[in-house]
Amino acid sequence: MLTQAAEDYLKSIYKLQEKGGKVSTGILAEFLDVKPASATGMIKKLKSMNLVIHQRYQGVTLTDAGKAVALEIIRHHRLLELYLNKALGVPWDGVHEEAEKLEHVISEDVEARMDEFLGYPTADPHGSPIPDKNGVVPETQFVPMTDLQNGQSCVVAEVSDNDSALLRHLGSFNLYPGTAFRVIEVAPFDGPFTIDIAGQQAVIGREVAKNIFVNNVEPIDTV
Amino acid sequence: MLTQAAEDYLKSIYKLQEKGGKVSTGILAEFLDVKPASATGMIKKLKSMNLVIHQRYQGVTLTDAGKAVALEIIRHHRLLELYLNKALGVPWDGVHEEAEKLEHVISEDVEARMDEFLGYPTADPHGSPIPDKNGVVPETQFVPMTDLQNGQSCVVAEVSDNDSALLRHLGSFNLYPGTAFRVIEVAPFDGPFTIDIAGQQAVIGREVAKNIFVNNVEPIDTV
DNA sequence: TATATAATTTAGTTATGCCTAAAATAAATT
DNA sequence: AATTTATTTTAGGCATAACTAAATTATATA
Repeated sequence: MLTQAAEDYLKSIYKLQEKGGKVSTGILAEFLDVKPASATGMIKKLKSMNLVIHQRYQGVTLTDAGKAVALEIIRHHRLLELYLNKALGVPWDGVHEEAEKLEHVISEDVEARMDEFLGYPTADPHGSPIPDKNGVVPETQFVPMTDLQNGQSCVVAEVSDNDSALLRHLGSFNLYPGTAFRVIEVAPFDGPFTIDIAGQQAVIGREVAKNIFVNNVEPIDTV
Repeated sequence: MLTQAAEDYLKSIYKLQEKGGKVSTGILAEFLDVKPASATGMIKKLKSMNLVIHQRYQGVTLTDAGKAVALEIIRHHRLLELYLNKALGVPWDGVHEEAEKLEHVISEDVEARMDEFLGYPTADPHGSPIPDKNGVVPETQFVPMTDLQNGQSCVVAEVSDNDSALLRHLGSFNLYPGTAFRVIEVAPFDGPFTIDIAGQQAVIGREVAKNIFVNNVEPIDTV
């Protein structure tokens, strides 16, 4: 049986290697808010369990076994987020924190029952894909909102789930996954986005926009 | 914040002091399957947090604060058992084990939402009373099945929840809380009970009967 | 290529938490 | 009063997981 800390390391390595292959000790340590030496220590432990591949000074990657564990935890987390929201009405800015504790504790049986209750969903309340029980992650091709230009319309696909204040802010504009909006203006010099959401205007700063990913992007004017 | 072990000690002290006032170190250690010295150590820690009252060689009792913690954990446990059973269909012989892990982890918010979903229930799937959010335990006056005599009819009120094999056995006779039955015969010399459950006969041994508590007991013949 | 800088690892330390065996002490029993 | 039983203290073990400081290795720069 793995400790909670070990599971968190595996989950983090998975997320980091998604965007950049091998994960350096420093990046991993920063992500987990520990010192690099601490990360080295856990990497050694995970390596001894054949959950990661590691060569000194060359970064870590997950083995198939390590990846399976990581995806299992991520699946727990995202199913829990959706379940808490749909079945118990926990608001979307609160599910992350709750799931963070529960993900390490629920049984495979409860996981399967939540999955069935939810109708075998493929995305959590923030739009993140839910791996299936075999660890297969639904394909997604989302575009960063910061890539949008004047006049383009699109649909919110995914938002970062780790900052509940940000989520409340987005909720106040109805910017949930599935919500359509159109870019009215992108202010120059990396300025904010003015957008139209079902007739309501909203101004979204760069830093906020970086946490929003969209799909179904359609140009309105040819730029 | 309390550790899981500390919470388990408080829960155990509560349960033991229900039937016998002060709890001796030895009884507590045996209940938790640790050595007496370990129990002494944890008692000292709990005492330093003003959660228990303890005089050397005289046993422990909970303070009001300690009792509040114990009841909170017990409330979590029993609400979870009922929730897992009703909302997710987890069979009654599996809910205890699952709740044992979750009880230490769920938030007050989730507790309240489960409570509301379940309609503010007063008993878990095994018939154990669920303390309300203020720590008030519903009154129960259950009779041990071993007190029954020939011809008496009654209704199952509560069964021990810590042995899932036993629960499956009881389930095979439909002996759930709420199920009525009548004693056909009590074999002499502390022998087994033959009972009638909705027309079906079943033989229940002494050791099993010790784990069953009933109410609505009505004599059929005057013995 | 030499040197400076950055990243990583090693080694040793600290802290927590919970456990145990053995010895000492207190209480109960004969 | 002596003995048995129960409890507590003492001293120490083990696991986890973090940290600092120093040494090592890799990479960038002059």
